[in-house]
Amino acid sequence: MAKEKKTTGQKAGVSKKRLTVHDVAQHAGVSTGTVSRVINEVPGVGADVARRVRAAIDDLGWLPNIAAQNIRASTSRMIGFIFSDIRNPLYATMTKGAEGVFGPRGYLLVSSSSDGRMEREVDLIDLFRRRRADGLILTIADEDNQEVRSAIARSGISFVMLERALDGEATSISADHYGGTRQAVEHLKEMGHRRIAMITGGRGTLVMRERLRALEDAMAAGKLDPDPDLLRLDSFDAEYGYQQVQMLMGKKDPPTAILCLGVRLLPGVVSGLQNMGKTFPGDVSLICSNDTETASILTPPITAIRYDAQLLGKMAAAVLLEQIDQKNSKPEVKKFEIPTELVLRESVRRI
Amino acid sequence: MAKEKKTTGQKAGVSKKRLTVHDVAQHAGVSTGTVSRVINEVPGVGADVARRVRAAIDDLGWLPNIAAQNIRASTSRMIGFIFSDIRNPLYATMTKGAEGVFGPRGYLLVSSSSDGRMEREVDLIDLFRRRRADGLILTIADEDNQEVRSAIARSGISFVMLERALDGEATSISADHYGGTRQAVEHLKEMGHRRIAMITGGRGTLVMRERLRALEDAMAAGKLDPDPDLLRLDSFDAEYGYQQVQMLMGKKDPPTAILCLGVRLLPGVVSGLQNMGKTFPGDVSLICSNDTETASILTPPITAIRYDAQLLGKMAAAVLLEQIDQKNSKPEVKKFEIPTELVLRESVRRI
DNA sequence: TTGTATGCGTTATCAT
DNA sequence: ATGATAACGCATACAA
Repeated sequence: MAKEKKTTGQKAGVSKKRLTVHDVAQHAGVSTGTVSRVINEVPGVGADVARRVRAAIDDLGWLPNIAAQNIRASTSRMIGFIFSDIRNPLYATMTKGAEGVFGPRGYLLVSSSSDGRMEREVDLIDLFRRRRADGLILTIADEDNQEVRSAIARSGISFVMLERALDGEATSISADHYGGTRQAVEHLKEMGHRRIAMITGGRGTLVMRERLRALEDAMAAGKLDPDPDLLRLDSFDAEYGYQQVQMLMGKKDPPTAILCLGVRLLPGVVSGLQNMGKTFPGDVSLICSNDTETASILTPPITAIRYDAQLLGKMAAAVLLEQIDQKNSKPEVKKFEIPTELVLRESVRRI
Repeated sequence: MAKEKKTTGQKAGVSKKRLTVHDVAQHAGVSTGTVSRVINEVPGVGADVARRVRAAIDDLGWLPNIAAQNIRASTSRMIGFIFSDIRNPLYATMTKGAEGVFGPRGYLLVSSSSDGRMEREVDLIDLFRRRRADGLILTIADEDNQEVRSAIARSGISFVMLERALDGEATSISADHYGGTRQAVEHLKEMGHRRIAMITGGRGTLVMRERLRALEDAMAAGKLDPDPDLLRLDSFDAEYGYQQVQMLMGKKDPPTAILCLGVRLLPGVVSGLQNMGKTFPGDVSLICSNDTETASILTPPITAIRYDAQLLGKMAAAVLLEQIDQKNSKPEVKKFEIPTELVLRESVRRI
């Protein structure tokens, strides 16, 4: 059967046909191997031949098909970054930081939101496995979830945990939440506070564990007995902050200070306070984390635990890349921590 | 010549070797073609054979290599989304919306920040071309930049413009900024304002053109003569808002109302005002866009032009997908607009 | 119904 | 220094 090319009847010149090395080779009058050598700067190509090839490339406007390169190199030069929600400025900022180190090194960063749902995390990890991602940055919802952990394990992909930890099993990068929280509580104690509430989320994560440990240690150090009812640890949502702050302030023995730990929590807490006609620091002192523009322009501006989320992203990327480079040798488990800082503003008063 | 397989001498059982269809086929005792048919659900495969294959797949934990699939199908199932900065909640929200429609359809969304630099936009477009992206969502800095436009053209990739337009040359999706701005200005006029300033950025974009046109039309309709010195149109940065609002309020004839159009602008404008001891709406009325949680919890809360950024992302994705599906037929140019809404709060006073 | 062989766009090995 | 050719992992036209 005569094979007829189904031509689209286009004029000569620019055609819609995808171009390949072959087209370039033909145009330059060389072999495909030579074209490949030129673009990969393999030494030992004649100067004028190289010139001809480059001219042909410019002429046709060809760019090598990365998918084809990858299938040969059995790499994808792609990194997956999984977190709960890109709308959280913390993750957006980390993404930005990571992008800055991956891009120049030829890696494509793919960020994706799991909405904190572990089944979705598993799907995403599997997706990245099918796409043969070279590495993963993981900020998962629950470090102990077995489905997620086995998805990670079976993926066989190099990974680092960001703001999360897998015990001694994986390299992790995080802010010093223990130090940050501890410093905040010490500050509150110095200002005379005894009843300190904490609103936050992230059960099953390093971040919550460290924050809680810091609070407990600080209370113990001051010989204050902690009131478990002042701990509201179930969500990072604004709505949760809105509800819980009102429940806390509605108690017969309300807290005199609240740690509001989570970016999206703050608007909720503030409007909850507004809604019940409570003011800060008049009725209650407030410290939030992370520091945001919102925290700084509220009236009054809010004392905040600050850390550099962009640096976190950069470090995660750099560490992961290093790990990928040494994929053959043992996956040395390390732990990185960046410092936090207490930004004093006007939302804490001495009592 | 005897071909010797270079075996790595590993123990049986789990090896680090990447697995392929061949491994699965061998394990199931069938051919590679059959395995392929099973996973692609090609009809006409014996029920028990299919079962055997599936068992083998589960057994080995194999997932088809998407890169290899793509190189055959000459598709990547990847979409690029280019905008200025993922830290802008507007883009984060659009990304979230788009992700929601691409994911279920098997497309991978890759968002990337250009920092508003056109050379970077060109690089990103070329990058997506090398990666053989199937589609592009573009929110570029300047619609008229020739380098960017020719990068788009030579890419040959299907694309839509989001919050941007290319005259009649490309499909665009955007909010009704004319309507939104017009409504805001009419509201200010009703409240007795005559001197209305506008702080915003985005020269060379649909968004600024529409906002400016709305302001001019509204002023003309009210027989008010516009003061060009009340127009501060050079940046979306918080810092710019901080400076310009102080310059405006420092004039001998300051505006009585300011349109602050740009999410990051608002914190700058508010702290600029705070810095010079001016209050709103006492000293000046304020309307911002887009609506954010920040706008709603400031004291007093700020009247805002609101539109659904997530919907914008969803629509861009849906429209682009449709366009990709019909890539053969003509790239019909359409224009989509979603409504805006004026959220009345307490930052505008009658004068 | 299933197997075999070829091609997708590269790169690398082996000739020349 | 350059060309021919075999992989890479998969899907499909064709053969059986």
